[in-house]
This record gives sequence, structure tokens and C-alpha cells, in this order.
Amino acid sequence: MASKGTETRRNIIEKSLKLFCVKGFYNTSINDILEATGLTKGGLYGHFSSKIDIWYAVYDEALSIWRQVIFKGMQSNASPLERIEKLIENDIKNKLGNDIFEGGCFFHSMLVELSGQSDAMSQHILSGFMQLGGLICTWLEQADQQGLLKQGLNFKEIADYIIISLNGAAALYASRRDPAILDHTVNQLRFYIRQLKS
Amino acid sequence: MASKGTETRRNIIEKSLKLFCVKGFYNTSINDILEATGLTKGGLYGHFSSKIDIWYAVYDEALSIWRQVIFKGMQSNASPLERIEKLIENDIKNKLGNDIFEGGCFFHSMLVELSGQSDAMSQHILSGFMQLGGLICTWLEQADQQGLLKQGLNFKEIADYIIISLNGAAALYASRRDPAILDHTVNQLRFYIRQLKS
DNA sequence: TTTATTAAAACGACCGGTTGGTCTATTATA
DNA sequence: TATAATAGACCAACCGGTCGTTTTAATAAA
Repeated sequence: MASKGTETRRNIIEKSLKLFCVKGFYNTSINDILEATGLTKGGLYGHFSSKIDIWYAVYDEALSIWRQVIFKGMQSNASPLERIEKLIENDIKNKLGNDIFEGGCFFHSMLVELSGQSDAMSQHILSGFMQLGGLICTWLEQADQQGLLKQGLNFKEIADYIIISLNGAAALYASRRDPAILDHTVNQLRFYIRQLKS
Repeated sequence: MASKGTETRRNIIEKSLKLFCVKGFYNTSINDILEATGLTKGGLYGHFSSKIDIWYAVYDEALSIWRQVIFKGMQSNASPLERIEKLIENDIKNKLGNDIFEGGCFFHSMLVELSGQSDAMSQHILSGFMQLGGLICTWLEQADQQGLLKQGLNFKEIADYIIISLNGAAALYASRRDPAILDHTVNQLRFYIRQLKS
């Protein structure tokens, strides 16, 4: 079993992740975190040196969870386009739909909130999205090499657009809380991707 | 000429709009607004009774600007689908691209920030998006009556998805600040809409 | 198995600074 | 002169963060 300290640290990260998703970073106070964890100031600051420090740890945790979710049920023999469709479905239904990121998508919420506030933190998130874009781009190129796609497509542009759609769905779902939004987005993105086929 | 008070009030709204776009609502302090307007506490609170009060006035102003932008250059004899394409282009290029909403789209930023904080305010924004959805839906129905669309399309779903894409573009553009994102989104949404044609 | 030692963990009062908002006094304006 | 507009001192509540102290838990010795 992990030492007491390790577990407390883990608990701080978990509770903070939920709070950041629901209330945002700046609107979550240290007191909110103390209340959620049952700790006091001293106990908390024994594990982290600042609120921003907590945020970076939370980001790592969120990324780790996201990576587990996103490739779920993806068959290795699936075609590149099927992989993209599966990734979209996983992202929208397993990430947003489940209560892992209760209250909204951590990455999207933080990106919007931190854009005008902290260059370092928003760049941190942005680099994650760019990696995802690169992955989708690679799969599109593979599909192209297999002759599955229409001619003259701009892969970078398509990858950007898919990520944009995922972010938009996160925004609207967080506020409207209607699961239909998730279904709509998956359906329409699937339709869109199938129009790319030759 | 408008009276001094009216003009001061107008100035407060204008400056606050820019600040809310760049820094968000909660992260814009009353002091920030005082600094931007050159007023002091007393001067400001003579015109508004609370920060939330300012927000509602700013929302009205933002909506008014948005309405002017969104229908620009739209020919009355344009087909329903052309109208949708033009609306998208106006929204993305004239709203996000210009410096009207410097720092990001007011509606999207506020929707994300206020979702976990104020039901009243986030519902206020959401109702605006739903009106837009209704408009797009109407145009799709018109296009359908003219026999321009494929069979079996879900208009509500398509309208939702277009709004989702617009919001996603706002999110990524606000942080990446790369105009290419705007072009990409317009191109891909145009491609998407053309795939709806019969 | 009990006891002594030590280091990790948690406590909570306290800090300077900022928040949104109030109120009275003063200044422009019409 | 009457009134609209503004100034700025002031307020309680809260912010993130510090620090000396106390508790708890793991370990070593008896």
C-alpha cells in the first residue's frame, strides 16, 4: 500500500481535477480544495508549493486518464479512418459523457479560461492538442496512401477542424448538459469523415 | 450629443466588453474597469449597481454588435444554403477575425466560464445560441422544401453541429491566435454543408 | 511485545494584498 | 441653484501563501 502522504497527494489531485472542471481554475479557491479533501492549509502546502503547482499535477492526471479513454476498444487491424471515428466516439462519449470529467472537459475549460491569463499554462494545453492533431494527421496520410480518400484534401486542415469540433461539443455540453449534443456531434462528425472517402 | 452620463455609461460598457473578452468575467476586477475608463468607484457605481449588472449590459451590447456583423452582405435573393454559408463566414471572419471581440468571442468565453458558476447568466447566453440554432434550422427547412437537400437529414442536429463548430473555432483561435484556424474552419464547414446537398 | 526515537504529515493562526460594494463629500453641468 | 456625476476613504470578506507547533505513523531498541 502506498504511504499516507502519497495517497493524500493523490486525493488532492483527484478532488482538484473535479473542482477545476466544474468551477474553473481561478474560481476554485484553496479553501474549496481544503473543504473537498478535509485538509487544512498546512497539510495541503506540505504536498504542493503553490496552486499552479497543483494545476500542473492535475493536468498530468487528466492527460493520463484521457489517454486511457481515447484508445479504448480500438482494434489494431482497424483502418485509419475507422480509428479516427473511434477516437472521436471515445473522446465525446467516454470522456464527456462519463463522470470522469464531471462538469466539463478539463482541457477545453482550462484552455478558454487560461488563454488570456497565463501563457505558460495555455501553451501547455495547446501542445497537447497539437499532438492529437499530429496523430489524426498521420492517420489521414495513411488512409490516403491506401487510396481511401478524395484527391486534394488538406490533412492539417481536417485535423484542426476535428479538434475544433470536439472542443465545441465540450463547450456546449458543459452548459446545456444534454446528452443529445454528444450524439449529434458524433453523428455529424462521422458523416463528415465519410464524405472524405473517395 | 448625448449627455455626459450616457456617454460615460457607454464607455464603461465598451471597455468592459473588451476586458471580459480578454480576461474573462471573474478575472476582470472592478479596478481593471476603473483603470480602463479612468473613473473611480463612485463614478462607476453611479451607473451600475453591481458587476453582474455591468455584465448584462455588456451582453446586450455584444449581441447588438453581433447582429450587425452576422447579416452583413447577405443578399435577400440568396438561397437558404448560401445564407448559412455567409452567416458562418461572417461569424468567423468578421467577428473573431476583427478586433471587435478582441481576445476571443465574448459569448463562447462567457458560456464556458459561467457554466459552473451562474445558472442565470449561462442560461442567458444559451438562449441566444438556441435562437441562432432556430434560424439555421428554418433555413435548412426552406432548402429542403426547395428540394436542395439529401433525404433523411436531421435539421436540428445539423444546426447544433454548426453552432458547435463555431464555438470550437472560437476556443482554439482565442488561444492559438492563428488566423489559419479561421480559414480552416470556414473551408471545412463549407465543405460539410455542400455534402448536405442532394 | 512493548517502549523510545524520529521523521513525515497535518494543524491553524496569521500575513499582506485584493475583492466587490457602500457612503459621504465634492465638483461639473444644465 | 438644483441636480447629475464623480471622487476616494472605507468596509467586511476572501484570496493565495507562510510558518511554528502538534499530532501521527513508521522504525529501532529493549
